[in-house]
Amino acid sequence: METRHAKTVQTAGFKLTPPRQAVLTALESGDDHMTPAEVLARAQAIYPSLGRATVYRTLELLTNLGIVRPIFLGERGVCLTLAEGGHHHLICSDCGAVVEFDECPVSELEQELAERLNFQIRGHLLEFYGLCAQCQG
Amino acid sequence: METRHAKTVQTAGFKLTPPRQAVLTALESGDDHMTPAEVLARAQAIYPSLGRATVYRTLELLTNLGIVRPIFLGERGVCLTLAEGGHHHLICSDCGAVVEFDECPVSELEQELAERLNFQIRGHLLEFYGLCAQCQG
DNA sequence: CTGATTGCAAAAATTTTGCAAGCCT
DNA sequence: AGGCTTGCAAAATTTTTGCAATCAG
Repeated sequence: METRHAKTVQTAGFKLTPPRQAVLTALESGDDHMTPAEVLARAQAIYPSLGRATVYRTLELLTNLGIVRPIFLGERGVCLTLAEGGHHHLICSDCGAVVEFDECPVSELEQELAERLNFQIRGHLLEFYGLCAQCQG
Repeated sequence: METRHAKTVQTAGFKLTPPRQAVLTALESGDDHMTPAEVLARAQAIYPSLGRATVYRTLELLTNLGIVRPIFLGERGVCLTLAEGGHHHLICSDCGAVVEFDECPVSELEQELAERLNFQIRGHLLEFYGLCAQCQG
């Protein structure tokens, strides 16, 4: 029943199948940073016969459609996140802690780059790396 | 001969061995976005007997020391980049093209976050996702 | 000297592929 | 009906681990 992104899949000419819906729902209901394995687990809770390979294939499809985006999140390795909008992390190089924040000074730059380079921008990721309070000194 | 980062390794109490120097040199001389396999190849050119496992172990060490940083770069998968400073990419969701840009409006935010959350920030990554000129439509 | 570090080879984990069967439109 | 999709199992990759030998400090 996920209208937003499901629509995008269909509009692009792909079939909206139960396995794909399950993956979409899993992504939309999760915490926004799921490893492929977590997506599989979550999606299997919705559609039990779902296979690993289908998850990878669907994630690739969704990535190409710009719905989802793989990022590398400290300690957890490759994770998937919804591509739309912004994602802001502060990551500790030492312990791998991830803190999210809201401020984001990039909208002007986004617009400028979009025009200058003729890119249609859909989302962004801003990450700072360093040492958290505990890991300093 | 690599003074900067080599020093950091030693200061942190780790031995500065030829394999580690080779990996560091490989990273410093590359194009700033190398997969582990590329790092291995480049470092082996410097120190032929270097083993795969040592590269992974060294990359982990350098990551924990905040010298290097793994990121996920469209199409190429996990890549390593020097953590210091900023990295700015515009990535096409469809074809995976990566364009770099220089403008960066985050220094103020960086300072503010550093103070507010007591983080010692060393570098950042700013990526925009979207469709490049060729892939639109 | 001596413990940290390495390379090798094997083990794990992750991701991709081939294909017949099944499902969506 | 027809072709895109799927799940399974196997292959290919990628990353991690165990250990004896070696090396940096």
